Formats: sequence, C-alpha cells, structure tokens
Amino acid sequence: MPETPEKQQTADERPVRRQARGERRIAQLLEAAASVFCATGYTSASTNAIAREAGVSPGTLYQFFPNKEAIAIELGDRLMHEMRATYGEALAPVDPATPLEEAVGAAVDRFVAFNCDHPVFFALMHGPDIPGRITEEHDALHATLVARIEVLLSSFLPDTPAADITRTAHVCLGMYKAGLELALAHEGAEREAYVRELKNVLFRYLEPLISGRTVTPADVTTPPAPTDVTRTPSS
Amino acid sequence: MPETPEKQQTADERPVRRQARGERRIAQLLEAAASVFCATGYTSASTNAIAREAGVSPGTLYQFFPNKEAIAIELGDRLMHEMRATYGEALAPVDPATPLEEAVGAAVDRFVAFNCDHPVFFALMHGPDIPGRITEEHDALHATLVARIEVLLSSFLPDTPAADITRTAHVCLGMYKAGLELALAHEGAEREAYVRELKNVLFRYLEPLISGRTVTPADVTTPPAPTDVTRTPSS
Amino acid sequence: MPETPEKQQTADERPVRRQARGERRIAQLLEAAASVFCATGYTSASTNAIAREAGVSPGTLYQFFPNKEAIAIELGDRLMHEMRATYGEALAPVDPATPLEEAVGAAVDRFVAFNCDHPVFFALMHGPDIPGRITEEHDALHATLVARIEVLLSSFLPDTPAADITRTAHVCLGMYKAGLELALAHEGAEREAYVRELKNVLFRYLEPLISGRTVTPADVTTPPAPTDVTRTPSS
Amino acid sequence: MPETPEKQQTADERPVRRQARGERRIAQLLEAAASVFCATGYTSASTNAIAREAGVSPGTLYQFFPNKEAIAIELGDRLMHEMRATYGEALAPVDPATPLEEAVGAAVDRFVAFNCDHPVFFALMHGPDIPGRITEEHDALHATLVARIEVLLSSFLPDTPAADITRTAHVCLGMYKAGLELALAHEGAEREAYVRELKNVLFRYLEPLISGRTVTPADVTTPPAPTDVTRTPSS
DNA sequence: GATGAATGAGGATTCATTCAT
DNA sequence: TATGAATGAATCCTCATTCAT
Repeated sequence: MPETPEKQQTADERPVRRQARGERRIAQLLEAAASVFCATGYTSASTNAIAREAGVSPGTLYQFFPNKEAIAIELGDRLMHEMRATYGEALAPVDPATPLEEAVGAAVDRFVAFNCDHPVFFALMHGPDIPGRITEEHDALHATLVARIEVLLSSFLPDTPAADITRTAHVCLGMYKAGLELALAHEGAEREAYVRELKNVLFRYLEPLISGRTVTPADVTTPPAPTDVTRTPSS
Repeated sequence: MPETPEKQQTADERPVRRQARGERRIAQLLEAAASVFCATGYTSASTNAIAREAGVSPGTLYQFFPNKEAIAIELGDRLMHEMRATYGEALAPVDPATPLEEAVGAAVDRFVAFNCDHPVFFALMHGPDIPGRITEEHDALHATLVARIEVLLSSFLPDTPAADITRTAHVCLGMYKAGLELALAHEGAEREAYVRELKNVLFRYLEPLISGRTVTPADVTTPPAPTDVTRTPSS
Repeated sequence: MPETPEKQQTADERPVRRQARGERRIAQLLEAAASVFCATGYTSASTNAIAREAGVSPGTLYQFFPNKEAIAIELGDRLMHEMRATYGEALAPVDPATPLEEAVGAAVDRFVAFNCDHPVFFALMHGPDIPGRITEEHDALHATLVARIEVLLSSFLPDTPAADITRTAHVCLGMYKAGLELALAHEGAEREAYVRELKNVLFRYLEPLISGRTVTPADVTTPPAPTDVTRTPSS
Repeated sequence: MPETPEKQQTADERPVRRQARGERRIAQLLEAAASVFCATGYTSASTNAIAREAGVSPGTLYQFFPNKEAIAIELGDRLMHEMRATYGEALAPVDPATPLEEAVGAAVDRFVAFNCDHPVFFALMHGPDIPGRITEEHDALHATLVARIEVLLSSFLPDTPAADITRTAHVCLGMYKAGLELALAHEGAEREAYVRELKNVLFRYLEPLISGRTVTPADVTTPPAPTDVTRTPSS
C-alpha cells in the first residue's frame, strides 16, 4: 500500500503526483464506502451509491477496486492498520502482571471506543448475510482480530495448547461482537450498562482459566484451573 | 363461501375445506423458504427463488404471502410454536432448585439441538443487514426468545428489578447466538468444545448473580470474586 | 338480459330461483365493479379487486362475465336502462315549445344529477386510456347518449341534415362530458358555478342554430320530424 | 467533474461535455415515449416498452429518468417550451382590438395545428385514469395551459375578477380539449367541420362576456341575450 | 354454481459491472 | 485517469384468466 507520500527526494515527481492523486481518490472512495456501509449495511450498499457519495463516477470507482468486496477488504485492512497503529499489536498492553479484570476492561473499552470512532468496523464485522458463507473481507478482519486476541491470551495462558487458545479467542471475539451489538443498540446509561455486562461476561469467562493466579509473578505457571468446568485438557 | 359448519365433529376441523391444498402449499413454500434462507440468508433470498424451490410460480407464492417478510414471520412463528411444543414455555424446567450449571447446560443443549433440527432458526435470528434496522420477523423471534429467557431468569432471580432481568436476558441471548454461530461453524468434537465453552460463558456470567439463592455457601467453590465488577445498582 | 323476475306463473320455480340467484350475483358484482371503477378508474381496476369487493371468488366472477370489459359493458347497459327508465327516451321532455335555455338547463341538471347518483357513469364515460382506441363499453355508452341527444336536437332542428345533427350531438356530448368533469372536480358553490357555465356553453352554442324560431306554440305538435334525421323510432 | 468553463465562447455552451451522447439518448427516449404514449396511452405505457422502442436497455432509461412519470413530465415541459417558442407567451396575439372571433379562431387553429404536429400532447393532457387523481405531469401541463388562456382572457376582460377569469379559462380549456378530441377522431372535411364547431362553441361562449368592451354597440349583431344566464357577479 | 389455487408473462425498478470517449 | 452511458439479468410484485375440486 503506497501510503508513503514522504518527500521522495529526487526530481522524478510525476509518478508521485499520480500516486498521490490515486491515494486521495482511494481514501475518498473508502470514506464514502464507510459512510454508505454504515448507513445501509454491506449487502444493501451499491457501488453506484458509493461512487455518488464520493462524488465520482462509477467508472472511476472500478479503476481502483475490481469489485464491491475489494472495497470492503481494503476498508478492513486500513481499519486494522489504524487499530494496530493506535493500540499496538495486541488488544491491550500485554503485561501479564495486569489483573485480568483490568486487562479485560481496558480491552473492551478500547474496542468500544474504536467502534465509536469507526462505525464501519461494526458493519464490516457483521458478516453480510449468511453466517456460513464467510466473505473474504469479513474473514480477514476476523482473522486479524482473533490473532490479536490470541496474543493477549497467550500472555496470560502461556502453557495452554494453541488449539485451546484459538478456540478461546474465537469465543472471546464472538462475545465481544455480540456485546458490542447490544451496546450499540442502546444509548447513554443503558449502553454503559451493557458495556459493563460485556466486561463481566468476558472477565468471568476468562477468570477461571487464569485461576489461582493472584499473579505473584513468581508462581504464575498457569496451573490448569482445578475446579474448572471448562476446557477438557486434551483437545 | 363455504362456511357450512356441518357436523363439526372434532375440534381440529377448520371452518374451511378447500384450504387443504393451500395448507399443503403453504407448508411447501415455508419449507422452500427455509431452505433458501439457509442457503443464501434472508436478505439475499429472492421470492422467485423460493417459489422455484417450491416448484410453483411466483404468483402462487403471493397468493399466500403478501411479501417476503411475511414468509419469514410465519416461518418464525411456526418455529416458536414448535419450540414451545417441544420444550414448554421456558427454555428449561423452571425448578429453581436445579443447579444453575445444570439448567444452563440443559438450556444450551436444547437450543443447540433445536437449531440443528431447524437450521433456519439461526438464519432468521441473524439480523439481515444493518443492525439498526430491525425487521419485524427478527424482532418477533427475538422478543419471544428474550421473554422465554426472562422467565427462566426470573425463577432464579426473583428479587431482581425487571429492567435488569431484561438486560441480562438480552445479554444471554446475545451470547447464546454468538456461541451458536461458533458452534455451528465447526463440526464434531470441535463443535462440542464450543458448546461447552458457551455453557461456561453463560454459567460463569450468571453464577455470581444467583449467589446466595438456595445455594448453600458450602458448595460454592468459586467465591463471587471480591472485586466483582457486576451490576452496580445505579450507573 | 333476464331481468324479468315477473311472476312466471307456473309451478316451474327451480330455474327462476336459479336465475334469481344468478341475478343477485350479477347485481352484486356490478355494484362492486362500480365501486371499484369509481375508486381506481377502469384500467387500474382489477377483476380480483372487484370479486373481493363483491365478496366472491375470482372464479365466480368469471362465471358471469367473460372478462373485465364485459363487466363494464353490462354496467353501462344497466346505467343506460336506468337513465331511460328515469328520464324517458330523450335527455329531456322533447316539447319543442320549451325555450331552449330551459331545455338545456333541464338536460344538464338531469345529467349532473344522474352522475351524482351513479358516479360510475362518469368513470365509464371517461374512456380508459387512449382516446383513439375506443373500447366497446365506452362506445356503447357513447352511442346511446349521442342518440338521445340527437332525439333532443331533432325536435329543435327538424330541417337540419342528419350529418349535422350527429355532429352537433357529438359536440354537445363532448362539452357535456368536459363540463361535467370540471363540475365534479369542484364542490359546493364552485361546482354550481361550473354547472352554470356548462349551461351557458351549450345554450349559446345551440341558440344560433335554432335562431329565428321563436317557436310559436301553435306549430308545435311535436311533429315527429318528418325529415327526421335521427334515430328510427322503433329501435 | 469536468466543470472546466474553458473559453465558453457562445451562450449555448453547456458546462458539460460528455452529455452529448446522453442528450441524444434523452431525445431518443422522449421520442420513443411519445410514440408509445400515443399508441397505448400513458397508463398502459410500460417503461420497458419505451426502452425497447428507443432501442436501449431498461437500465439506460433509468439512467436518465427516475421513473415513468418523470418521462411524461419532461415530455410535457418540452412540449410547453416548444409551444412557447412557436406561439409566444399567450395562445394568440393579445391585441384586444382583435375581434374575438378572429382571436378564438386563431387560437383554436394553432392549438389544433400544434396537436397535429405533436400528437403526444393530447395523450398527455388526457388525465390517465381516475379524474380525481391528478398526476403531476398532467397537472403541470394543465396549469401552464390555463395560465396561457388566462393571459389571453385578461386582455379581453380586464375588469373581471381573477376567480372568474380562472374559471372561464378552465372552461375554455375543457372545451378545447373535448373539441380537439372530437376533431382528432375524424379526418379531412369532417375534422375541419368539428374544428369549426369548436370555434363556434368558444366564440359564442365568450362573446357575451366581452360585450361592451371596445366593441361599439353598433357592430354587435348578436345582442347579449336579454335573459342571459351568464356570469352572475357574486354568487 | 362456487371456490380458491394456480399460472406466467409482464409491470417498474435496481445494480454490479463494462466500455467508448 | 475520469467520465457517464450502457447493459441485462435480477429484484419484488400484480393481474387477467383458467382449472380442479
């Protein structure tokens, strides 16, 4: 992605200009797409509407994106970039010494805040139609988020098998998304209440996995939750 | 008009006679709709496709349903009826003496089983496009399910304000749906693992809310997290 | 048209019953059709809507009328019958001694009154779509009305060639219809004003044609137009 | 966006460049629409038929017109423009010294001639379905014509209240339309005869309203009907 | 006679995408 | 590059009419 308009110190300015213009167009289009996706959802968004919103012709749109999905994918990519730029590689500072509750709370707050700043995010995460068929752009977004959550979880559960970590990450993301949907469906105090509940859900879900860990840095070898109902050790 | 109430020997005798064929058609159409909804999702499902799947002409479809949404609504209604017929009014036997874990486990198992039997259910619950816009059929289904969960919760939390019960029910349903989506996205042992996780999520989320009920402090091995973030009364 | 339910003196009552029932159905359907035509116009009226309005099934409608136009035709016929029954063969008592102004005024008033009593009349006269294509039912109505006007005109203009009478009749009817449309488009005093204008139009148009004729009562024996251009009395 | 106001050498230079093809298409489509409207009437005309007649795909039609009515409206607008371009602002030269008969005769002749040149005009004026429902395009056309007639009438009747002028204009237009319909339904000599009659109708209707104008009583050969029913000032 | 189911072509309109300029 | 025109299949839905019962 040529988003480096930086100096380009030599005389060869033409291509830069071109690319710069193209970059602007792309940004314009993505912004328009974000707006339209938010307003009508991905499936109902028409490329013509996006072009109109961006103030360009449909032909121009197709000069930069081969089809509708490509727009969503690029949008998702940029969103992930932005997220990474803002919050780093994981969803929260991965200091395992942080109390879980705090870590979860912070992660949720960030997640929510990010969504409020970039409402498209939610529209994109919400797979367009049928849950079985996973569209590429959804998938990319999803995979990236799962990865980020895995990073976070791994720091708390260093000895847990990868498969379990992955599953837990998926569960967390699913709950995140569901909770976010609930929160966004309400406003003001009620929204906050839902955010609180989401934190509770996640914290309580994860807590036993971390268990005994009163997090004396010393004894944290993640003893596998004695009374845990969950995770069957094997698979 | 054949309102001829002749004989009327049994209770199940409808006042109409000619509807026999029609009733069959309706069932046929709903079945086709279910199939198409599952295959392509609600929004992308076309009435023509449904008619084609049912082996009738589009006109016939519109003889029985005024529009696409009506089909979804009727489908949802029948599903709820079936659920009620199969499992009774609540999601689980409402005996408050039942250990929460068992109750949650049973409810989830039933929910999952029902969804495996009737895959449309999931397709219908999945809001079609933009989360803001709530379609009627989605709404009806959702409301019914929330109500059922409220019944279940009330038996465990008799003293909790209605607003909190409702919110908790929404949270539970949201998590249910998210967990179901995860489970259905996998198969075999992995699916079971996800189901187990869903049970954990719900149980752990609800457990602290229930504490102090009929539960003798003795058997509580997970003491309700002293620094619990739970439901702060006001805001 | 079997609209003679008169005695039918013998014992053979079955067929009468049948016909009576059929007559009722037909009347029912025509009434419904009138209502629907008025509400939506002829072209937009659907046979299904008419059947529904009549409280019968579409199949039943087609048992009595071969198609939509037949309904309009029959409706028009009945309307003409009613008109004839109410006002006699001409649009006004054909006493040529009547001052033209009075005759025109009376004719217009009757025409307007009839239309207020039978609003379908207007809907039917208003040819459905394209003025060139004359539909049968429109044509029948039109022809009958022209004939009636010709009768009226002939009594005033006994010596005018048939072609001219016919043309004048067409002109009168055209103005009648146009004036009626204007009148019906308004209400109360304004409607009355338009009716007055219509009378003026017709009176002033016809007056010069009648001209010199101060019509001394003496010579008025209603000579049935020896050179009658018009309608052969019989038919 | 090519708003490039380059040179702008003449006044007829539109700010757009690529519309050349489009403008042609629009003309093409309007022509096709005119043809179809004439052939089947407005209501029965289908957009697909218009597109087909124009030799383009339905989508192309909708690139230029948002719906069927917009086509009719544009068609009407262009027609009014043409009329204005051809005949000026009023239906006839507004010199009040012109004898009424001449003025009316000229106006009718022009009206008829215009309709012969542009047969759609008539199809558009003909309200499509039910007289109550006035469609926009009909309304616009109608209003423009009424305004033009009002201009004409005002020059002859400077002292008449606006409401009366308006009503008279409506009456005139109504009669115009009715007479036109009659004339167009015939051909050759008969058509001319109908046109003559239309002139008579209008002239005789208006004449008494004008009496006493610049007309010296001497030249009034038709003394204004002593018992004239005409315009009663107030009621 | 009466019913209601069935038809299927046709209605207006949309949309992702391509193409000539 | 950018434009706007062009496409055509697909969308939902309607309707006059027929048919089995």
